[in-house]
Amino acid sequence: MDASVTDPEGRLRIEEQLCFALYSTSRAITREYVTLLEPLGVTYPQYLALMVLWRRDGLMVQEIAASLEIDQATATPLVQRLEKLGYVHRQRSREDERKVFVFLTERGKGLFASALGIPEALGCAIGVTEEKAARLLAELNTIKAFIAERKQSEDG
Amino acid sequence: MDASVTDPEGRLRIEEQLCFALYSTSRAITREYVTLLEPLGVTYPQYLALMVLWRRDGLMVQEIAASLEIDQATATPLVQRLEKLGYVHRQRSREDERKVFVFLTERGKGLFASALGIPEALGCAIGVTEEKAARLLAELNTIKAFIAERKQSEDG
DNA sequence: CAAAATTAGATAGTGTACAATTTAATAGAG
DNA sequence: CTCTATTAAATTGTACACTATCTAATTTTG
Repeated sequence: MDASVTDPEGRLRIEEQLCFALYSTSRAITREYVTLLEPLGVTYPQYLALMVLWRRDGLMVQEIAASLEIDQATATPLVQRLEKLGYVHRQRSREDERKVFVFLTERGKGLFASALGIPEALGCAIGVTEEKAARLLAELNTIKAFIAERKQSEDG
Repeated sequence: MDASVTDPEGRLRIEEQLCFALYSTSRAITREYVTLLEPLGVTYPQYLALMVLWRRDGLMVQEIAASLEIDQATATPLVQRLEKLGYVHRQRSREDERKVFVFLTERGKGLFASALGIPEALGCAIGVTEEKAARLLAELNTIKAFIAERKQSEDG
């Protein structure tokens, strides 16, 4: 019953793995967003969807999913919750009734003003300067691009 | 019904935000793990829990949660699933019956050998050299430490 | 020692995530 | 024009993740 050790040399240390750092940091930041997004009454993924719609309204659910890099099966209920909150409304296309366009309501557009301060507030909350953020952003995008390219060459 | 634009200057661009890069990269990597973890039959968070137990067996649920930086209410069902898979068993402490110790089964210990190759395989899958990984790891840990410190000073 | 506070784990409810399946509509091939 | 393949969305099922709440056990305090 005593604590035996399968990995005495510590060949698999959770705290030394980049993936775990990414995974746990991402969640830590999402927790920081909770406070900042309270005034808007939305979650972090919902905030991301709004950000995309503020830039271009009337997107299909599929386009929102692609922008957020989430599955369409995740985007559908996410958009439905935004609709229930009164921030968007969904409108099925008349030309192609499979398509559902998502439009911001006036309330949804009105949230933009309150959201403008969030990036800076979050920068403070996580202690990252703009310069450092830009560098990290570039490195992460390199990783994502590598994964995407690799997937492409596997499929093709 | 036409696409009006609330954010014409692009003051909130999802693709320029570090947080989104972290969030989406983390998920992209978790997707890469699916293939690598298939032989073990576990998910990424379950693999993290195993990694912690291989280093030190007989941990409390709370200690596993702390190591994974997840909530205890998330750790309970995660450990229960590992138990259902036959990789761990739970044993309530006799001295303090609130505590539940989690022990690896022989099968759970046996997975270690198959797991040893995973970090390198994942390094290849995401195209990150060890040197770059170490640098990124340090930067992410700095962010986490900043958030934790800030939380401490708020509470205290 | 008894009441209050704390701690450990479990449970309920909401919201992602994603694979797999279903349904509906469109486009293409014969 | 019909059959087939493809596409878009919804649905189903499993697994996190976290807040809030609950129960039980222990520790602290008066």
